[in-house]
Amino acid sequence: METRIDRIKKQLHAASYKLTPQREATVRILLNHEEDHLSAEDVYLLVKDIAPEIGLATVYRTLELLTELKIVDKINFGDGVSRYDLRQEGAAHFHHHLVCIECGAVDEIQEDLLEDVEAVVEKRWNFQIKDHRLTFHGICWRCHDRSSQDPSQ
Amino acid sequence: METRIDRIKKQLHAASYKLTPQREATVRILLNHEEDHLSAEDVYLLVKDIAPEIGLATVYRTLELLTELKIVDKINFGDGVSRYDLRQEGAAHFHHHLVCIECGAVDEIQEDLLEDVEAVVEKRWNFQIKDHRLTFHGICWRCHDRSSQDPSQ
DNA sequence: TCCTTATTTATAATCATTCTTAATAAAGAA
DNA sequence: TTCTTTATTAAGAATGATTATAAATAAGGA
Repeated sequence: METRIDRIKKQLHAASYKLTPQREATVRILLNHEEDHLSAEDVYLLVKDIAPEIGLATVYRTLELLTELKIVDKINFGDGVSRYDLRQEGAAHFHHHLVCIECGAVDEIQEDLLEDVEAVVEKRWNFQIKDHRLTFHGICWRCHDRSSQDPSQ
Repeated sequence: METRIDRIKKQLHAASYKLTPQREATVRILLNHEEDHLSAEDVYLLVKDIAPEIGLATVYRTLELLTELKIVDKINFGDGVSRYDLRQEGAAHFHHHLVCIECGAVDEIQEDLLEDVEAVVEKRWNFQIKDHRLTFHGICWRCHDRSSQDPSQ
């Protein structure tokens, strides 16, 4: 049976790149940490466990390559660090994020939600949308529950 | 008559900050370059024309202060540089952006457009939204016109 | 096998941003 | 006014993320 790794290998080959052991190790880490929004440094430290000889620059290069091929999404939450998410297979767009300004947690919204808005934008601004990035900042349900239980807040 | 600068001065005083000459010069540059999405370096170079003795660190500090007070919005389009926009007076949210992947132009959408989406998110994810950031990436009307007129594309 | 090209490692370099320290300016008290 | 305190600034050093460089290695094709 064809695995996700196999399909990524094909995508790389189609663009005449190889799935080297370092690249495969990096992809495996991303597969094991979906929804975790890892930074390059995070990925590097995790990859070192399964491929200790890898260099940080290689991780950066691999993440950049995967971003170009739209296998991963490079996101930025405003702290000077880029974060990397595997894009859902077949998804044409970035997914959305909920960033909690209390605890810093980042949750994901996989549903599109923007179809209607995009139709308006394409028509009214005559802009042909290829992708989008949408992040909400606010209070997550966990913090909300905590503060409603704790009268000191 | 009360000017925008006067109102910003009041906002600063209300938070016990002063509108120093350096800060005022920085604000004036932002007022003269609305919709331009200037980087800190851009602002610095422009401010130097009207206040040559200013330092880059002061510009950074001022932009950070104005961001905290929600007088300017700090935005990031994924090119390792933060950009700064004066927020429209009275606006509670970031405005949206259209980034052209052909020519790099950035246009603004001042309308909210997200009210319906936010209602869904607040309810379904039990997330109390305080702000949002929405950017569309695609082909702007200028590039679209260009390529339809130019058969070589 | 040789030859060519892609990739990696290790380290140096770069670039945006923040920090540090001493100097300066402003504001309030006496 | 003068003294005192605090806020702010300039200049440059430091930091931290990311990218470039150069030499070494690996892979693939002829």
